[in-house]
Formats: sequence, C-alpha cells, structure tokens
Amino acid sequence: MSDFINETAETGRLITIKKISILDIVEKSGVSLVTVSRVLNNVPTVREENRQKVLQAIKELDYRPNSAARSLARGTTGLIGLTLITLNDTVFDGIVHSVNEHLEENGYLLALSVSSPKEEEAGKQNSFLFQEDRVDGIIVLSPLNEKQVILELKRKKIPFVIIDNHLESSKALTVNVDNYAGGYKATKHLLDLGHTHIAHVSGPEHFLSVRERKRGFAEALEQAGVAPCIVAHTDFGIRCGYEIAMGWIQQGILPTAVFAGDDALALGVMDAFRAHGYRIPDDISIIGYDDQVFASEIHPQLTTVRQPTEQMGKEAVRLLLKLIEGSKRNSSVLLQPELLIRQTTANYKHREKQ
Amino acid sequence: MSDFINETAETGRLITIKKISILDIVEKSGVSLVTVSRVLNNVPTVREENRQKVLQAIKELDYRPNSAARSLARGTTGLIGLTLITLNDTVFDGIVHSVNEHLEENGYLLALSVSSPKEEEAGKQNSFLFQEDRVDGIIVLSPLNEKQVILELKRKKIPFVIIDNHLESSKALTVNVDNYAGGYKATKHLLDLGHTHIAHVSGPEHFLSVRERKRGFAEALEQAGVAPCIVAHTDFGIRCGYEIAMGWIQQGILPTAVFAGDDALALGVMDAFRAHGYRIPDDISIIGYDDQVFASEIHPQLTTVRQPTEQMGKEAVRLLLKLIEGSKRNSSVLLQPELLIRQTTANYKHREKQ
DNA sequence: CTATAAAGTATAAACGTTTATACTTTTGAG
DNA sequence: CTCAAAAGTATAAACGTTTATACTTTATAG
Repeated sequence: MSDFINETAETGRLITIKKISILDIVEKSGVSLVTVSRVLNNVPTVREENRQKVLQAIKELDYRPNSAARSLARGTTGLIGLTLITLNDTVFDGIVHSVNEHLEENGYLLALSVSSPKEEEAGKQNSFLFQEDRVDGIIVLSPLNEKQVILELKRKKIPFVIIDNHLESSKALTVNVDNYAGGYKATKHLLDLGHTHIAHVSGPEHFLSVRERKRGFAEALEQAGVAPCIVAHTDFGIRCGYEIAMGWIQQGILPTAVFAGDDALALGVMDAFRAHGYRIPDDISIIGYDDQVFASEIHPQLTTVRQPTEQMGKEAVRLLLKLIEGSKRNSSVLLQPELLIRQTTANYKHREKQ
Repeated sequence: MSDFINETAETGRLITIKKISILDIVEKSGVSLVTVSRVLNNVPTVREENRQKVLQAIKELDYRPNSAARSLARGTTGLIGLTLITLNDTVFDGIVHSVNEHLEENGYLLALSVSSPKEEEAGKQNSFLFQEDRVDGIIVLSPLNEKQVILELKRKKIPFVIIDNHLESSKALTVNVDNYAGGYKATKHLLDLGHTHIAHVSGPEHFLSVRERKRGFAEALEQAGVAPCIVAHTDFGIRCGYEIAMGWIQQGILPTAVFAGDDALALGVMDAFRAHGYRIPDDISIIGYDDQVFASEIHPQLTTVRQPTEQMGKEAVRLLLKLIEGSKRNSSVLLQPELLIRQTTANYKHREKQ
C-alpha cells in the first residue's frame, strides 16, 4: 500500500491518497485474503454471501487489481502484441478491430506497434515490442521482412501468428485468405459477362498475394480458352492505376474489362478510362480487390473482392492463444474471399469506335 | 528462475528450458546483482569494464528483463492506452503512428483499444482498458461520449489527454487543431480566386470540429461581404456528398465553389457535379478537408486542408507524460492546419449555360 | 604512504498478487 | 447428534525486479 500525491481540482493543494490494494478489500469485507483472491479469479469455492461482500467492497473502494503484481505471480502478461505498417486500410482496420475484440473476450489487452514501411524494410521493425518480455504472444500483420521476423521471434521463443504472409512456404503458423480463389472468382465473373479482352493490373510481384491473385486470373482465363489482354505490375495506389491505364490507351491496348489487384488501382484505372470518354460499366468493366470503404460509395459502386477481416482476426487470436496454452499440432488457416458484384461490371457490349 | 516446457522442432519431444533471470546474468558476468541492475537502468556509476561484462552476458543468454517484475518494483506499467473508434482514416493513421513513435522514444509501449462507434455511443467504450490498472495513462482520440469518458477517467484518477475533443469547454487537457482557422483559410482561398457563390457541406453539427469549420467559413465570407450560397449538414462520406450536391443541382442551386467538411464529402460532390457535365476546376472549384491519401492521387488532385498529425501525436504524448510525472499547470494545445492548394480549385470564370 | 573519493559489494525490504499447504469452521445428510 | 464434505482461514513462499543502507575495495591526489 503505497501513497501517491494528487491535486484537488479546486484548490491545487497537494493531498495524499492511499492506493488501495487487496488488503484494503480484506479489511473492508471482513473475509480472508485468499477468499478475496478467489473472488477476483472466479474460483467457484466461495460462498455467495462472501462473494457479495467482496464485490461490494471492491465497488465501494473502486479497487482495481495491480496488473504488474498479477502478471508477476501468474507468469503471464495478458498482453498480445500486434505489429503492422499502416492502419489506413479497410482490411487492416477490420482485422485490428476483430483482433482487439476477440482478445478482450479472452482477457487480453492489445499492444500495438506500428512501424513505417521504411523502418520495416530496414529490419528495424518492432524492435521495441521484442525487447522486454512484455507480451505473451505476437500477431504479425503482413510483414515485409518476414524471414527476419520469424527468425527473431523463434529465437526469442515468443509465440506468434502471421496474418497475410508473403513467403511461399513459411513454416510459421499463418492465417491467410485464398488469393488464388479471389483472382479466379473475379476473372470468372468477367468471363461470365462475356468479356474476352481482360487486363490485369496489380502491385509488386514480390508480394505472394499479388502472385496468387494473378495465378487465379491466369487459371480462369486458361480454363475458358481466353488469352490475357495484358498483365501489368506497378505499385499499389490510385496514381499507379491511372498511369498504367493511360499507357495502355496510348498504346492502343483496349481491354473491355480490367481486374485490378486492389481497389485503389481500380479507381485509377477508372479515372484514366473516363478521362478518355469511356463510360463504366457500359464501355469497360472494372473489378477491384479489398472492398475499401470508398468502393461502395463511389459512382458507380465498385465491384470488388472482399476479405473476411472479422474471421481473419478471430482465427489469428484463436491460433495464438492455443499456441500460448502450449497446444501442439495447430495448423494454419486459409479463408475464402467473397466476390461483391456491384455496378462497375456489366455484360460485354461491342463498343463503337470513338 | 522458473522452468517452462518447450518442444524441439524436430522431434516434438518435451524438453525443459530454464527461463533466465537477472541472477543468471549475475552468475555469468561475475558482478553483483546491484551492478547488473544498474547497467540495465543506465545508472552511471558502473565501471566500463563491468558494464561490458554485463552486456556480454545479457547478449549471450539473450536475457530480457521481466517486465512484470519491473513494473511492480517501479510502480509503473510503461503502457499508455490509446482509445479510438476507427483506424481507417489518414488523420487517425498519422496520429497513431506519431503517438507510437514518441511513446517508444520515451520507453513506453502503446496499448490500443478500438471500439465500434455503436459501442462507444452506448458508453461501453474501452471498458477493458479502464478495468485493471494496466496503463499509466490514456490518450483518447476523438471521443464520441466525451463527458462520460472524462468523468470515468477522473474518477479512476488515470492521467489522460484528449485529442480532437468535441465539447466546447471540456476541462480536460486536450490537443486540438484550429478548425476555425481551417475553415477560414479554405474559404478565403476560394474568395481570393474570385468566387462569390460558395457552398458549404459538412458533417453532423454535434461535432465541435464541424461547427468550428463552419464558423471559419461564415467569418471569411462576412469579412468579404459575400453571402453564403448554401450550407448543408449531412453525414460524412462520399455518398452523402453526392446526394447533397445532387439535391442542389436539381433545385437549381449552383455554387461556383464548394468547401466540403472532409475529403470524402468533397469526392461525392465532385462525382455529382461531374455527372452533370461540370468540369473541375474549370466549372466549379472544390476544396476538401483532412488530406486523405486519395486526395493527392485522384484526378484532378484535391485541394484540401491538412491537419498536422505528427505534431498532434507528439504533443499528446508530451502532455500526457508531463501529467504522469506529476507536473501541474499544463495547458491544452491548439495547432494550426495547413491549406494544400492542388488542382480542384481555380479562378472563377463565368460559365456558359449548358 | 595516507587520505579520500569513486565504484563496488552484500543484504534486505518492498512492490501486490497468486497459490500451495495445513488447519478450522460451517453445512447438511443420515 | 455425528460425521463427512464443503468452504473457510491463516501462513508463507514465490514471482523478478528496484532501491536503500551500510560496508568494502580500488584508484588517485597529495
């Protein structure tokens, strides 16, 4: 029971306030320390009458157990770290929400470590989270320098799960969405609409997700006996989509449908074609990926592929907690994406030359 | 020194691994426990030779101090909580990055608590973060139920700072951006371009930021002796901007410039006017707010008002840490936004009737 | 060589819980 | 009323640091 100094709001005078501990609850409730501890930890062998006394005392004194003492005694921090690069992304937002929610359900608190892409590529990522033994486990979201992260975490024996990994065959536990299926579904949708000149623009090829989506694209086309119109890799982002599409138009490469590797690219492509008088979806169909917030709000609303972010977070938490419990033989998870058909895709119609 | 069970990767056999503590470092380095502790805490009175021995032992044994024990002994958790509603926002993203960075610089770890707007409005917000004494302080980002949060935090005597508060006169320490100035600057820019039919569309009026931006808008107009063309309140988001602008056009309300309360609204407004054949910025100037990522990527690039997110996070951390240190007489911070002139605003030109 | 300061050491208390052990009281069935 | 089970109690160890105190060694100036 230590004291700390506080200041009354009105006078600014310093007064001393006793920090309350479990002993104060013992005193107030009149039961033993062990009983109080049992109530705190929901141990069943406590008479209801005593439980009430304890709860009452806790309420009256506004007692909150000291987490450090608990952690020390229990050998557990109750903290799970989540490392990521950016937050400004519907998918990440959904995952973080989900992870947060499911962790809280299980009595864990979420520690966040955001690093900039630059730091992460330099391998400096999340050094802080790794330094003390502050967390019971770590969820790594879409790590750029995956190998290094895995090595580090294994060496430190910190339980971890990776969401959206980029390595073909990482031996770590992972939660992924079937990007091949996403690419396949998107492309199949365009084929079903009668398109035969289908282009694909996507992000950098070193992303596994990019390669997988492209594989789905290629596979769907091959099964339909259709040759790809063109495939382009660039950076993610509206601007890149715009530039790529502008390039196509200037070269006379004129797809009737485009499967973009993410919604921002799709938006850029739309911008470019519209700038040349194309109407969407009448003259060209566009399909994105990720279902960013703007996708359903722009005009026309963007057809896209949604990743099940709620499930991703839930599964990652489930896997990690099992790992922490010491469960062996857990296996990685592969979830399915969902095609959202909106207004930027339509049946192929022959377009009159401009 | 306790033991824990681990599994060899190859055999799956259970082996016992000793968890290393400071005592192992004492043994390995041959110096006293106090000296080791001093090295760990950067106390200067340690001979360089001994410091090296200790550091060497720490490295060889891959020792990381137990954070729970540290926290207990120091009476500090080293954790700062950040509560917010959504992450999917350039401004929030910037603030979280900044908060994270500046906390780490000061040896703190960031605990995140995301709640859904629904939860937050129901007052259930962040209950978890408040329950144990898990954090040394809390940064509250744009609280919907601000009064309740403040009351709760004061009652629990948890040091806190609010970023982007919505109450006119909260007695809490806050970090804000001068929304009045933002509205004023944006409107002044349009006036300087020769516009006299300027509309304003913004979010719900119960947001202080919305009212302040509007006040800046009104003040700038009044100083110029210009009457507002129209002022509308709706929800934030592309769709709402689109609908409002559509309504204007149908009613024959035709501003030559629009100041939108955020970038998404601006995008919706642009969509609507473009759908009616308006060219931007030739026929109508549009200005947004926040400088979301897409603002500089769309075509034409959106003129907007940027909030200094890096500074906001930095100031919030600074204030909070001072508060934790026990410093009195800290004062709230008001930062200035910046007008970013890009391609959606241009000199007023008389437009020929369609 | 001595006196003094700097740097080291050992020892122990403190931080606030959890949890094991051993013992005591209460409750309820027979 | 007796006895066993359930529920309680007291006591103490453990968790791994930090930090205060008092003492010892080492380096350095005179």
